[in-house]
Amino acid sequence: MDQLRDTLKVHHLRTTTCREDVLSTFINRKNALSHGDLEGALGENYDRVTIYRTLKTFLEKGIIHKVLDDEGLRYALCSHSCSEEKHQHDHIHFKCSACGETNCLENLHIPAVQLPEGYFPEHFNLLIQGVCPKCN
Amino acid sequence: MDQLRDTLKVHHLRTTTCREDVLSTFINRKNALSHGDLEGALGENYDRVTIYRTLKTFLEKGIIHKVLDDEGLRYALCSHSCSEEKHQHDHIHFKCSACGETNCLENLHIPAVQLPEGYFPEHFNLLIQGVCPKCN
DNA sequence: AAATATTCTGCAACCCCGTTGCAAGTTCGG
DNA sequence: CCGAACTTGCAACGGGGTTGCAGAATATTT
Repeated sequence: MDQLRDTLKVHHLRTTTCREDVLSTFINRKNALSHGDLEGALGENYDRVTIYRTLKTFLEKGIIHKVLDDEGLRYALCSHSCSEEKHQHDHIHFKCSACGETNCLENLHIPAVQLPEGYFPEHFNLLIQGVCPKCN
Repeated sequence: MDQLRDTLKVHHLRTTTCREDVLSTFINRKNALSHGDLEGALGENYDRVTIYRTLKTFLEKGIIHKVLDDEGLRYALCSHSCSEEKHQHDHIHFKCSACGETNCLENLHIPAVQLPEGYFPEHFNLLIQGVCPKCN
């Protein structure tokens, strides 16, 4: 409980029940969540718009990061908390075609790539799709 | 012209002006296109729905492939034509934060990754965001 | 060249995603 | 406990994407 408040405080956000609930949902379920997932979990308590704005705020403050997907955006907690100025993510995301879950593989980072002359990379996003350990 | 028809024929699709136009738009612009891009280019000639269905058909037949993006899906031509049964892509996509274009870097393929026990990878999708040679 | 079966297109309608403006409610510092 | 600053809910909107159906176009057969 207090941990939630602390996390919010560190990022200069007011503590509201919606923010606490969204944050604890991310912590309890370990995988990446879409807005729809959160609306399913909390939709009776909060307006859709509020959940959208909470996600947007968390993104800006570096509490969560985007996870790309071929059928819609998802979000996951930033492990080492990022700051408003700098998001740093170089880990791999894995989406299971059987159970549909997307997870961060925090320990695996994206291998370096030698780009041609003139390209200046800033962000990397690697999504691997396949079957996860739970589903085979 | 005839090349367009041939491509369609190879994939067992009837030649229609919409399909020819969508295909040639992909060939002329070299970069990845969203549905919106195509609607902008061809929207006066064809209905939105027809363009959606054309994209879906091309996807299924292996003429184009999905390109991940942090703000919506895009599509790009499959270089070595894929088949209905098997899409094979291991190249890198680069999105420029200045001009907004997304391009396939056909020559660069995604480095191998050693996944933990139990993961069975099937598809890989690496998006690098940054500044492209044209924009710096 | 005409008739047929098959496939494609346009239209209307619909649902979901995500955003914005505004008024009312809540948080936090003094 | 007061006021300033921020957050929420509501209503409304635009865009993305899909489906069903009737009419049009394409390919095939004779």
